[in-house]
Amino acid sequence: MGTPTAAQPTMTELLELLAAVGAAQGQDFAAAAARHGLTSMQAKVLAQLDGPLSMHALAERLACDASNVTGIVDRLQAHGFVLREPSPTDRRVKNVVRTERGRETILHVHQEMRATHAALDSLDETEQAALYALLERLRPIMEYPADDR
Amino acid sequence: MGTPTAAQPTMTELLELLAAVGAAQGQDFAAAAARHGLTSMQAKVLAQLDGPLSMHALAERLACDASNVTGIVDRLQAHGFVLREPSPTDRRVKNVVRTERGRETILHVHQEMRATHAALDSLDETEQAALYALLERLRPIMEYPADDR
DNA sequence: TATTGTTATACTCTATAACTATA
DNA sequence: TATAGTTATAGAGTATAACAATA
Repeated sequence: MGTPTAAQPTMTELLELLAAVGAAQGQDFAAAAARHGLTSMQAKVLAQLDGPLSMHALAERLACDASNVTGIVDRLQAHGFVLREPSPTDRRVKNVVRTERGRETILHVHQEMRATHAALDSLDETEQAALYALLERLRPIMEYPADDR
Repeated sequence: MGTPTAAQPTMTELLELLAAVGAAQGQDFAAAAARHGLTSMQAKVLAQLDGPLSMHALAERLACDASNVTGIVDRLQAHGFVLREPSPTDRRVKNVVRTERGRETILHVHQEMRATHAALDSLDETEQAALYALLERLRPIMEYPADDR
């Protein structure tokens, strides 16, 4: 056999490892956000705001109730990270947009995820491409866990 | 070239995909926990309790302050999922242990992570082994994001 | 002196329900 | 009638600081 064969992992082992890596990545993100005075949730909002999003669209992206978004955006706005703009086409809608400060801050947060960058940098290009291809297969299947809710 | 070559992903694309899969897995876990009346954090505690753990050891595993663990364990204990036992060797220490109900419940939660199971099941054995090997490489590097804290 | 667990405090995130203004 | 956003409420997680019991 050409390639050294690793022991076949059990489903449980795979689940645990995926959870461990996911948790570590989440902590890395939260720590980077905290250095900029942001909670994890506030930083996630900034990360979603590549373009303007209504409060409801934001709630959908964050997978939480719309009533929560009011408070989270309130706090971001109070510190100058985002603005609320009235929609020109629907007077009920408010579009949330990043300020320049918000844009720069979330960029720094992502850049400062040192543990995650170090881990991914430890893979060579072939391994990175393989990991990407595998995760890309999982994403569409995992993206809709919500039978109930 | 023998194998079809995927486009080389950028570091940003890899980061975003890893975050998306991690978030989806976390939501799948939280939804399964909620079906059993547990919050995500409470279920994480049950998952850690393969054996007895002191309150401080539990805090370390959960990457949160020890003062939080008091309340989380209080609520688990009030619903019969865990017990506090005095340590025989150090009278300051309380060891937290799962009850039979706690053991069965966290087992069900893990079994009911349908989206995650479906995603991993969609990979054949070779792909599962490859994913496991790659994640195993990342874990030790990501596990210690806490320069600061 | 240091450590373990708890309490008090203040803040954030969370869902639910009810409200308003628009559509 | 339905939708967008907000408010009020109650519960849960979070860190900080202070404390009693024990090491």
